[in-house]
Amino acid sequence: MEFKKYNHNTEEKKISKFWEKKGCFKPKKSKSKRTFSMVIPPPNITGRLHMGHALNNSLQDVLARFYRMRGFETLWQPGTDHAGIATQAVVEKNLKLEGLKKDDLGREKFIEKVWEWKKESGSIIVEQLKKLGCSCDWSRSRFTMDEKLSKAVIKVFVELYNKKLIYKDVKLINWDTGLKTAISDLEVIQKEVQSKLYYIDYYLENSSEKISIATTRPETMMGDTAIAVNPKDERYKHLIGKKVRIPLVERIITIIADSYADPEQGSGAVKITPAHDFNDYEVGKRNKLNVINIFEKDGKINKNGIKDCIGLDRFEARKFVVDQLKLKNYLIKIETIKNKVPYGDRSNTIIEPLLTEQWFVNAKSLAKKPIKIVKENKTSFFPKNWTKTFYQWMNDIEPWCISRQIWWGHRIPAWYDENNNIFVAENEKKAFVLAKKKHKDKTFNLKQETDVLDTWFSSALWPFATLGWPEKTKEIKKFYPTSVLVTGFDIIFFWVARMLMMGNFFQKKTPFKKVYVHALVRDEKGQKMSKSKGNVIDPLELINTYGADSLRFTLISMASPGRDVKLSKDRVIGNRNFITKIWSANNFLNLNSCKLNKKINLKKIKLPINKWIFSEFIEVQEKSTEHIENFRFDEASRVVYKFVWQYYCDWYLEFLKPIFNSKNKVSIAEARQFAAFMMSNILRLLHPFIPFFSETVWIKNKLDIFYKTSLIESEWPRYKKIGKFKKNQVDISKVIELISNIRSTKAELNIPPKLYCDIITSNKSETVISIIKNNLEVIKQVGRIGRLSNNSGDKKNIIEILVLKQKLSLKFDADVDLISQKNKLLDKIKVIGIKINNLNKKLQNKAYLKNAPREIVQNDKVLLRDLSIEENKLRSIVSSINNVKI
RNA sequence: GGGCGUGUAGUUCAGUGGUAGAACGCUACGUUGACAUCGUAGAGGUCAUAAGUUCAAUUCUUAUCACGCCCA
Repeated sequence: MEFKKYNHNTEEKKISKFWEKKGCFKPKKSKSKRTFSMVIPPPNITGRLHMGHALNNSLQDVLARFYRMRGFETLWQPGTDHAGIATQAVVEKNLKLEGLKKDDLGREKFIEKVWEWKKESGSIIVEQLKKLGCSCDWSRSRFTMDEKLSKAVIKVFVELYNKKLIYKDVKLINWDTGLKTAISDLEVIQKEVQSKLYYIDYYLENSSEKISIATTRPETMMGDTAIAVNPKDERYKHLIGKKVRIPLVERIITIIADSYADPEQGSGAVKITPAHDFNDYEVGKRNKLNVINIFEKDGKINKNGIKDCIGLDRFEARKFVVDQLKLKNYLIKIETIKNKVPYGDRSNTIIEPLLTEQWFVNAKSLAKKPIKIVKENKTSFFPKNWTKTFYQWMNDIEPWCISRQIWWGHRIPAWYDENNNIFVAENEKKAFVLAKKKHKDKTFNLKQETDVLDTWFSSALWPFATLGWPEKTKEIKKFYPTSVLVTGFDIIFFWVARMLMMGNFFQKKTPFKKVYVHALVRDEKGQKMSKSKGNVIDPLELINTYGADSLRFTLISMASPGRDVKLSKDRVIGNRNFITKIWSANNFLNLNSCKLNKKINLKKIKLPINKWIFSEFIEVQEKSTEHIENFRFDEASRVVYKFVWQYYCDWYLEFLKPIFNSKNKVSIAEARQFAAFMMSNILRLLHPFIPFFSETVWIKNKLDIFYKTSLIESEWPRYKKIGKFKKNQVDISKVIELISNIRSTKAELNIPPKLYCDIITSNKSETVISIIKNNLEVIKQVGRIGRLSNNSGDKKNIIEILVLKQKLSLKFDADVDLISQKNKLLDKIKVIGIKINNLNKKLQNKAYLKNAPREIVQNDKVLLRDLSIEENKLRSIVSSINNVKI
């Protein structure tokens, strides 16, 4: 009979609709009152599903479905992030196509445009997550720019400001000259590039004596305010305190002593430009140097530069300066070196350290509580070595620059009067009240701050803002702190650390009990996927070709802690094959009328194979439960995979065939029920990994009717071991060993596997005989055995084998290749001989006998005895072959 | 320079102080009434190197080498 193939495309769509329509993703009250909650790492609205998302969300979905099935009231809170800089860039680019700039529209109109764009394209990623099968409560989806979340942001800002944890300051920050905004130091990427190191002579004032310095950025000499040498550097000791003239610039500066100057580097003397280098800035502070900024905000030289450079771009200015230095003999040599240059993560332009006034959060102060929380294990990292990385960053944390000079984002709730007095309040009215208090009867005008907040500022509130804070909602009460946060390590600092700061400060409780940190998805060669390398594998393409379940299972089974996921298409194909295998096994059940239509009474189960498969299942159920609880998704999927393929399909279904072919109606009935029952349990265990497929088969088998529930809402298996079944479990495993042995023997004798053979028993092999007799039909059919007799008749074509430590004779109707058999046996004897030798040595070692645990020694003794017996029997088989005339 | 990690079968990876595992790939055979997106049987490893701890090390410690990531 031909069966329809499993069509993932149509089924996945159907099941998706079914779940959402039924409201399966919404938290369902549980009797046990246990809850499980997670917040999704909100993807950018500009984002499109990539492998990182696919991995991250597949893992979360495993947890959500697992705990839901175990009866926890489960909330997986979804939403998206407004991604200030990225989104603004996209909309600006679109405007450019219409020949417009954002300034042509003005702030309000532009923001309207962004909202329009968001409405059209901002939920693409959400649709993609649904395609992956994510069981988030989509009805609760939040967006960082939502009115409610914005309220939370404003409240947090005002409160932190009033507690002096937010302040304004003039500092050197990372400035993106392309985007014309401050960016976070975390968004600056240090790239190694080929650069030129220029050696330049600075002459002492009124002297022909000179000092050489080396720099990669000669143009910044316009902002030099000192030259530093190391106080211990004998070469320059006499020059400390002397004045030098900056070439071209002609300003007089002093040679200072500062340990920052490294005698080993370059000439040992360095120029100090406090306004344009983070290290120089510190030197400047220590030595009370002037700070001269030479750049405009677009990276062009300002009026502090030399006349001919004013208005030139920083790189044009460099060229000009170098040319002039050459011309006037100040430039003595140029070296090519490798050094690190800061680039903007988004804009890919070189970042300029620039002195500007910005808003800062006192991160140092907010970091104290999270450090304590992690030390006390109230929030714990898995794998736990991330804890160290976390401490390192938290202990060295710098003030967090939160203002951005863009339009799209949460506008800072600060108002200025004409004298630049600052009034921070939740809205203009309240700011006005504050200002009124200060100004009394005098008239004044207020203008709101034009800067917006760093996107991560609002993301930091995600675990409680999405649950309704600052309102006192029942969700906060029930689901905060969340159970676990699942995230990639690349945003531990961006996001995890900041959520811990804000959560602990505003809720007085840590936002999540556990943080599961997963790795990066790389290509099959271990390279990071990137568009420029062209090695990006599109998850959506894989979903369309092989199904979401295949992709999910692959990612999940490869998510070993502390290791990157190297993804290749072959893996996905392999797991698609696994799904097909189950499909075809289920077809076998249908073909044989295996339907579950009455409750299974485990105590009344008779068939040994049923007792066996059930006992094996219990072990898998326990292991996979434990593994998921411990975030060992790889192990969990592995044990289920193995059980389904190698136990259920390879053996159990084969064992069913003789029963179905028999006339024993009672056995057939039990086998049909039980096979279907085990399949239903397999589907449960598989559901968190391959939800679409498992639910499809669940419905196909009418289990939704039988159990009166969909699979997603059904119960996670938690059967108890049945002691009486143990004997059958052991027996069947022996049957398997026997059949495997017969098959191997056939292969070794070069006999076609489909040929039947007889088993000739002798009194010496009691155990084997009793197992054979108890499972005769199964062994006959699956092992291809003709007759069982104790009469060998003629001695032709009889071969002895060693199985279950006993000798057994097989009689064939075909010529057997005894030579090949003998060689195989001799190989085996050789291997056993080595083992015996090693064991003997070990057991003669007195220190071993004295120190090793008794069980281990006992084990070895038993092993040695068994191996010796085995060796003897194998030798006797060999000698009996030798006696046969060939 | 500091920190973290990795090195086990051809490949990708599990794992363990006491007989080395899986998947994929490979080889041979096979279309037997679920499945060729498959079955059966098999080959394949000095567990990076060296020293130490131990009765016993692939596993623990240290060093070295190689590779990767993060921070400066």
